Amino acid sequence: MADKSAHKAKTRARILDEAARAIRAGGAQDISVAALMKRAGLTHGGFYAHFASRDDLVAHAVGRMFEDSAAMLDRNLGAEPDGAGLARLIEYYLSERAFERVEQGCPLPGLTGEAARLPPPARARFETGIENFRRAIATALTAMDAPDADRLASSVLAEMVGAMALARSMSDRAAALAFLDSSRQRLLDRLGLGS
Amino acid sequence: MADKSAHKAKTRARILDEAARAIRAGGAQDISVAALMKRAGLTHGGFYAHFASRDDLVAHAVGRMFEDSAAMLDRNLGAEPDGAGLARLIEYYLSERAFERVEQGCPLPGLTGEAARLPPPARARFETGIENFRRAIATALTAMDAPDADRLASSVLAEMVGAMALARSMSDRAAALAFLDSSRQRLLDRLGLGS
DNA sequence: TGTACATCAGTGAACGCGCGTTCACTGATGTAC
DNA sequence: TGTACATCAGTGAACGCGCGTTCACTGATGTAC
Repeated sequence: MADKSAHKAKTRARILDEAARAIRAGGAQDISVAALMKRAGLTHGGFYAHFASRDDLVAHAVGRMFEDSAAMLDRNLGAEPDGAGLARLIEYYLSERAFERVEQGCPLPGLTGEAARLPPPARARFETGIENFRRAIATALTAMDAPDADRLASSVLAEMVGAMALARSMSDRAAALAFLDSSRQRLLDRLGLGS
Repeated sequence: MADKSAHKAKTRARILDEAARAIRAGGAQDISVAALMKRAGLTHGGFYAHFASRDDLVAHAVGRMFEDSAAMLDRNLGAEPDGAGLARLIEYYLSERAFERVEQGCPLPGLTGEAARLPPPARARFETGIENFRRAIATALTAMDAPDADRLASSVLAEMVGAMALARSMSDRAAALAFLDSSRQRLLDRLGLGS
């Protein structure tokens, strides 16, 4: 029994992994139950032993993506104190590596456009994700004694997400990377974190 | 004959209008030929007298949206010289009015996420649209004698688009407007255009 | 001016397809005695 | 320890539905004589 339910939990996690991957790559509207189950090595009928519906899966997958994001924030902001952590976050977020890792990175650049049309439970998780991200930046800014940290955090988040979203929509790779670089430079500069 | 082809052009424009509206509201993937034709007061079969395929329509609709955007840029940047025009653009772009007009506004905040998956002709128009927008800002910045105008323009565009994209994904209207306000303020401030 | 004909924008039924979901089932695994 | 039974994760056929696209057609309009 213990083995059986552990096995089931693993299968569920595998489906969720594939879903998060597929949603980051192609949006929540584009995933199909059958394609997902096939990628997880199963047939589509078994899906409903794990999730109540497609919408239920989307909600859990969005939640999972933001757990990954929270870990990414911790890894960067927590590694060094105050400004150094924030600089590290900005540099990572707008890096070539992050640009390439569409399937594993932050869901904000790819999903803002369809956020308003997400099934309600998924949308709620999305909003929590945005707020956590904004708050993490605000905390770092407060620790740096930046004035008006809360509003500044919004502005910084907007530029980070906007830069990645626009860069990812360009087919000319060099132009995309230059675009990221401009924002990286300007952000570090305006926060007094320039090298 | 002249009357007939004028009538056809009008019908085509009506379909294109509805398509642009629907794509801005719900993304390019979400539009359906049948729903669109119904909204244009026609039956779905007639669609192929006007467009070669759904993809062809999407490409033309995206092109149309960026024509609207170009007009919006002209209206704001052209109205006043240099910095005043740019301030006007930023204030308009991040205004409550622009926030509400999802179906008529700039396609960038809503479409960046699916840009990479757009049918190639549509994507090409999308990229031209980004580049025109960026260049318009760069020109204004150059006229203001801002250093490194090209890179700064990228950064400004990223923050504008990111702020609107994130604001539109929030269900709490007050939070969304506050978010826009933060970026509006910070942008004017960092460009030396603060009131 | 009046009539016969050609054009063609728009109609609506039909197509094949992939979707989300349901359901009767199978067969491996874990439990009871 | 060995056997009979219960559980339940996963299977695969089937469903109703909306999609993009095709096509034979209709009927209003513009042209030729």
